[in-house]
Amino acid sequence: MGIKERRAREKEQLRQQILSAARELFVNEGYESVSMRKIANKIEYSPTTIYLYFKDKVDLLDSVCQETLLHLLNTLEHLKKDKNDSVETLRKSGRAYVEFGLKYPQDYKLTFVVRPQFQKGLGLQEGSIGEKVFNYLREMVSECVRQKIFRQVDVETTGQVMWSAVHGVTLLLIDFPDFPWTERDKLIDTVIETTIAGLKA
Amino acid sequence: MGIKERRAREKEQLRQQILSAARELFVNEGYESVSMRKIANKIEYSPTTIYLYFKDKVDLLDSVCQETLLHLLNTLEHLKKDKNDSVETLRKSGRAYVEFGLKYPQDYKLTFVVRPQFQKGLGLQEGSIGEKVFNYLREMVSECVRQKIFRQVDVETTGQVMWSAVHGVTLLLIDFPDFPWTERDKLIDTVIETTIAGLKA
DNA sequence: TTATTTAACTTAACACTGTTAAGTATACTA
DNA sequence: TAGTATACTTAACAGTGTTAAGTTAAATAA
Repeated sequence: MGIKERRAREKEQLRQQILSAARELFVNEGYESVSMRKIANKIEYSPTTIYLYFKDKVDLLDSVCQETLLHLLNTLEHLKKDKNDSVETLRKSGRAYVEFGLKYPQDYKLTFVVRPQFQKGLGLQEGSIGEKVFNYLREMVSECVRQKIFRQVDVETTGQVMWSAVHGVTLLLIDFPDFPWTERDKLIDTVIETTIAGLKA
Repeated sequence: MGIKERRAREKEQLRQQILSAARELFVNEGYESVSMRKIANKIEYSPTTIYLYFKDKVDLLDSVCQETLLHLLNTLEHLKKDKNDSVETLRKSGRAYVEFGLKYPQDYKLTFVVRPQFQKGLGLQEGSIGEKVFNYLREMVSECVRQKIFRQVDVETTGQVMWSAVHGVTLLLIDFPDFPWTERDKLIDTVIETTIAGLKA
């Protein structure tokens, strides 16, 4: 009964082909500028074939973003953590988050800016990968609170403050590349350092 | 020679009519979902008339955003400032910024998220209103630095850190309304307070 | 082996999009 | 009164997301 499995494997392969064609086009030309026909051309199938694998264009965007979130989550989880210095670990995590956004700016925007516009409200539901990304950040923060390094006791709020800071600086740097920013690394470090110092104080 | 002036006035009136029809539709239905024909229908002119007043759809978006920035700038500049307490003034400014974003979430996103996607790089050039908004923030920060309340000497970086914080929390609250946020006012206050405390430390 | 069902994919079409070139009608100028 | 400039419209182009119907090839059943 290997035939069915081969067929399933082939189906999964085409799904992946569509997905990576879509990602490449979305990233290079922008979600709105990419048509289903363009994606279809790239993979050399008719446009309607895509609808056999994805409900519609938004579903395609959604799947691309899921991959991005997984990639981000993996990047964060593979960080070398310093058990004895929870603040240093948080610092590294914040840096890694921003750097991920700047390394894949269009993927980051697709996930955290474009998608929310089309999937109102959805995106960070319970059990979702997006939620896991935040959970990671919260755990890093939580350890600092547990060790009584941070004054603030409310872990939720503290995590959300940290997220605001890194999300904010990431998006500003991506969206306004011509603004006379301070040197990048300095700005990012200052944002993270300021937030951490503020939480200690 | 009052005829020419009347005609100019009428032209300006129609321009404003187009602009406010566009804003209303953009805000309620999203930039992408609004067609030139929809706008034209609303003002009861043919679609092509719009092109006599605006170069294209992006130009229309641009003009809508200019108005938003002016509105934001006015809001900030009309704040009651406490000459003797520059930190309190900065606090109020940060709060006002976020509250503006949450009061007009779609206008804020149009200006700070959608527009940069279509006007790559442009948006904060010298002399622009966007630049003036940041200049305002910087001045508030600058006063704190001048009075040696903030440790950090670099006014540019300090201003950008503040902007990152307020921009970040504003966008997160708008884009992920279903996320289990801490109570709104508390989160906003904590973001601003943390940033200020971090800059003092 | 042959007939039938199922799966994968395509063709053609619908109602819509931003934008432009050409046309019209009105108001102003000479 | 004739000519010109201004304001606006009509018609069209090439493209959009999406669906219903049609086709072809492979798997199953007789």
